[in-house]
Amino acid sequence: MDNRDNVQRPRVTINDIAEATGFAASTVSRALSRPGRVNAATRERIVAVARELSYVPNTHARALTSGRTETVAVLVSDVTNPFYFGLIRGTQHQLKAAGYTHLLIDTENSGELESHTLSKMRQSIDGAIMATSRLSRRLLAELAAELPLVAVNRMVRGVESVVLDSPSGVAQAAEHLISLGHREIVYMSGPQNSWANEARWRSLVAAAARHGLPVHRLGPFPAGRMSGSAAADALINTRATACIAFNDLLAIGMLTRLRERGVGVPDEISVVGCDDMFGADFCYPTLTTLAAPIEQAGRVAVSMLLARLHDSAPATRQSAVLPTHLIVRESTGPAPR
Amino acid sequence: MDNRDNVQRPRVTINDIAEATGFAASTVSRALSRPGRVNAATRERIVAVARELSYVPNTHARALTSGRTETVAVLVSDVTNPFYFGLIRGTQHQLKAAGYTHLLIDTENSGELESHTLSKMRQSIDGAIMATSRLSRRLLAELAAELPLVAVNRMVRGVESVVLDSPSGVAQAAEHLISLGHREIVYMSGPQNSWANEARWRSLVAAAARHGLPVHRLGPFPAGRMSGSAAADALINTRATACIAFNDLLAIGMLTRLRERGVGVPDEISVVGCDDMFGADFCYPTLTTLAAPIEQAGRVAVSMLLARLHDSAPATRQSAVLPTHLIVRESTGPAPR
DNA sequence: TTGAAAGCGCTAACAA
DNA sequence: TTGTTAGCGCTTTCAA
Repeated sequence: MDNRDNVQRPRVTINDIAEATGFAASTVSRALSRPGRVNAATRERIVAVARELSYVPNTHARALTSGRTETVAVLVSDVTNPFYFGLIRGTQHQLKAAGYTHLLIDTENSGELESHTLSKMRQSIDGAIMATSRLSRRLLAELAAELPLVAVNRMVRGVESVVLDSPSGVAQAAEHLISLGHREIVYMSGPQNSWANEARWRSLVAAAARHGLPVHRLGPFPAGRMSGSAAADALINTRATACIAFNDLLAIGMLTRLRERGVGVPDEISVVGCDDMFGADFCYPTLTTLAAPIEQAGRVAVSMLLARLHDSAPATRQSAVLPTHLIVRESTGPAPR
Repeated sequence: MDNRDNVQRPRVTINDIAEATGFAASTVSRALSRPGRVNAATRERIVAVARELSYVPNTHARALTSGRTETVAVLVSDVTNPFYFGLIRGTQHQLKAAGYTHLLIDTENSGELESHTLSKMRQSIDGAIMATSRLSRRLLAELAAELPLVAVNRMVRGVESVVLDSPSGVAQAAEHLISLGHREIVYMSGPQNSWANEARWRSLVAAAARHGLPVHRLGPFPAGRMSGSAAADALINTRATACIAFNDLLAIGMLTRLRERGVGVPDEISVVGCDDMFGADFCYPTLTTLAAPIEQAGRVAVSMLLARLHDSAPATRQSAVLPTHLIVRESTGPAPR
């Protein structure tokens, strides 16, 4: 007995179509999933009947025999972090266009959950796109050896990846601040295990060095708006007139705190964020930030992954680097004299 | 030949465990998925060996025979709408706690996509939670008859649902504005086919009527920050000193435009939003808004759905109503004289 | 180009 | 309590 009150209509299978058309089930299967290997007329007939009976292929049966699921997992550390908006949209569109199912997974900032989920899901997905992985280099490479994987915002040897050209972006931000007369620039550091954080810091050091300026870093601060208070307080305690924050979330948190403490932005301190996430254009003051084509990154990652899944050629292990650019808004201004 | 270079380790199946323990495959199956119906010692042995071989059950094979997938779909009209953050978190946690997989689906504001996706997914999910459905009453009820379904933020007869008590919340907002001396309050309407929009409008009318005040509505405006400009311009054109916007997205868009046009908030116009979404506390000025326990709504929805899936009793077709409350921030103030 | 038949990994009768 | 057996719906050899 079915314990739900839902109408469980008898599902249409290829056998029903086989019966209705007089062809064998195997022919129906071929006609539906491998149209090239069947007589055109036969295929048309079968497809027509399939539609008529509103046949829906059983993905489980298909996956069981073929191993393919037409599903790609997209792992992000926190679905509700606006930074991922663009990535989610990009992967979503590109996957849908290719007829794939988008399985969005929230790894809750845990590297362990990443690999655990992925191995549990192994048979349910054809591949995965991993954003901002918290995994160690070694573990990530191991994972990539077990299933088709593309990393976003993380570069590891042996793993295909799409990264944003933070170095050039951070350099732009530094030039911008320097051109405004700032001489003491501080980097508000994000989580220590963040690859992007290290990349940003290093390029800031390099950019400042080119101008003969020293830079310091404060933190690390957990990536989140909450950390903004501590970050702002720490910053006020220095002689710096400008800072570049690991990301917009942190920067916005700082703006709130600076306002609370009566420190004028940009009159006393200039703040630059990273990511141009949702909210950067309506916080107060609006945030100068480093924008990256994250939606495009999602699309590129999907393309790379699908190429990998479809091509007979071995993966090329390449990585794509996408350009970033600075968006100047109200939170930066001339250095106070 | 495998065309990927990934190591396809031979997957461990229950047959391997059967062989290793000497039990029949069916016993292994029972021990693993129905522990009560097997000798304790047997179970222990089997579980131990399963772990040793790092066995992972094949979800497709399981779904194929049993029809159960331990997966629940959560449909939202737009994953990147901050309003859903709490809902996503709530459902995520509750589902994970119950050992279910969370399949997050973006329906891109299309009712058609909702039902289409759901019927395609029918065999891949045990049930669904549908937020803010765009479907007609009839279609939603039909869908609910076909699979276990809980609607959030939408009330339809014959469909279990979790809704937020907007009426009481909007009344609070109205009282707040009236107590500040506002006499001309306008409702900035959201999409016409939105159930919540109608509910909010009706309760505002009722609340105002209790004070003998008339209210007008402007719009409808598409729910999005972009619509804020048109909404703000329309509002300025009236004699209203206060407005309640369909949601925070719209309200924040309005704030931006009002600032552009040099209209003081709250000095000249007070603005109230709905939802207390991400950003409402850092926009400028910070937004007075109606907060709803949306995360709790997600948890409750999952509980209702799981009860439905597990219990032998027929669904009770009940609906839960969660309280809302007003959060007063900077965007509301005394009416100008 | 098409059909027959085997079997993917698991669950669920039924029997013992 | 456990084993035997028969599929779930599909894909994929292998033959015709």
